[in-house]
Amino acid sequence: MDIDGLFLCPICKNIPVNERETFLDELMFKTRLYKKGEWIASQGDIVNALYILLKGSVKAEMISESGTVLNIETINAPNPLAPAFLFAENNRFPVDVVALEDCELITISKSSVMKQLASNEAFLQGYMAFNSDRAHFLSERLKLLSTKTIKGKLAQYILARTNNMHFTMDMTQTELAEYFGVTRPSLSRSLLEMIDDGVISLKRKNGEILNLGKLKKLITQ
Amino acid sequence: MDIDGLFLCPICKNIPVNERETFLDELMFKTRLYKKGEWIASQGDIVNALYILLKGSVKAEMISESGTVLNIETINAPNPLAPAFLFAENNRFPVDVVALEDCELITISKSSVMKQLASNEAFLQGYMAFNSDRAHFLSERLKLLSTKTIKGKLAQYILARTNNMHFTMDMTQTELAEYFGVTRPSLSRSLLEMIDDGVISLKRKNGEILNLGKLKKLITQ
DNA sequence: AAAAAAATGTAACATTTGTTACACAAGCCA
DNA sequence: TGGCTTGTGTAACAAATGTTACATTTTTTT
Repeated sequence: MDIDGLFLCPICKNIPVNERETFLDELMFKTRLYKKGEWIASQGDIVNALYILLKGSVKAEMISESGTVLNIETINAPNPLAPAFLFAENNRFPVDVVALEDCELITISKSSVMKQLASNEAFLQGYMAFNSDRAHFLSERLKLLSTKTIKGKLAQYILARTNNMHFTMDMTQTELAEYFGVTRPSLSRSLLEMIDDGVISLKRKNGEILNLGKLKKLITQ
Repeated sequence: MDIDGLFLCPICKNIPVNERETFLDELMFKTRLYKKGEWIASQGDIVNALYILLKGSVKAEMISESGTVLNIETINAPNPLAPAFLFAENNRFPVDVVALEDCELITISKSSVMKQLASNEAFLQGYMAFNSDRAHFLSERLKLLSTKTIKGKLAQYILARTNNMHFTMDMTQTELAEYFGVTRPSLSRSLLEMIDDGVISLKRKNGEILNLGKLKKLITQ
């Protein structure tokens, strides 16, 4: 088990090298392995420790009985899982967490986390920044989902990936449809209409914005 | 200006009474008044201080040029505004903040917040818990918005307010429509269809669940 | 290179939601 | 009480998206 990987995690990476041994000595933690496909946590599970993924990748999703899956995000090692929920009034996982490949996980008890937050400034700063970025991510996701039309979502997605009127699609249409929470044929139709309307052009994964004004208008409907 | 109101704010309320004078002495802060309707912050503004609302109430919303408003939430005093974004990599307000009535606001510099987090355990605990609850709120909101049908959203809304098969509508249909990000006539139609289908009954604000199975099915479509 | 798998394009039709406009009811205020 | 404002019900029609099924292209595997 490669504990040193812990210091590659965003929360811990700014802890000075000379403090790391002391940090580890004082830490109350356990490690565990998960096989690909295994469920690490279920929606509703109580969070009573800080979970940090040392190796592998997991998928956070909300799944419905009818089979509709909303893929919230994929988390790769080394990263913490839901660190914000450790301190919440209602401290339960908001999503299901499933191992996408074989994983190594470290769990640190809440009291141990509290102690380190108070005594180690780099850890505190790292923890706060991570939670902040997480809230930011959720807020962006909210913005995307609250954009009602598929073309609006596409416009936001494209603009967030544009440099100098050029953008690259970093997901397949199938993945994108799941990310947006819409069906794949509907996404395909909307995308092609945007190309037909001369708003963008697209060759494989590489696109150009042809009419920025029209594209921006799509966001606000 | 009623600085003592600060200790009613969730972040600060657990600071022991005997520590409060010292806490205030060490704090770098400013206060300011806002008139009803005045904009306190705009989407994109840089957050370089902790904002705590001492008096009044504000509205956080995303607004589009076409006039569609998605009401994210209403914040009443005494509460902090977007405390998570103070430490974010991209430390900008994700929403517009508008005063709903005359407001009193206190701003505490980031460095001062850092110092107190490290030295005052009650403040640290309060700050973490607040951010956690906030992330939880966002997650719940995400869940609601990712539910595609209006009936599904209504089902979630109702189930979250149900005790012993009875629930109370705590918003008007007009408010609820804005909260869901749908139009008012569509919401009305969906609600009436649920009543016609014998899923729920509703007299004024008071409702009964008549068919729990059907109601739950609406969430997963 | 051939075969298999995954991704994408497409079409007809169903369903849901939005749009607009108006009537009526309920609550509030003078 | 009467008038005003706000909230709700309703309807006809438009627009967007979902559903289903299949063809075609692209990518991956063998």
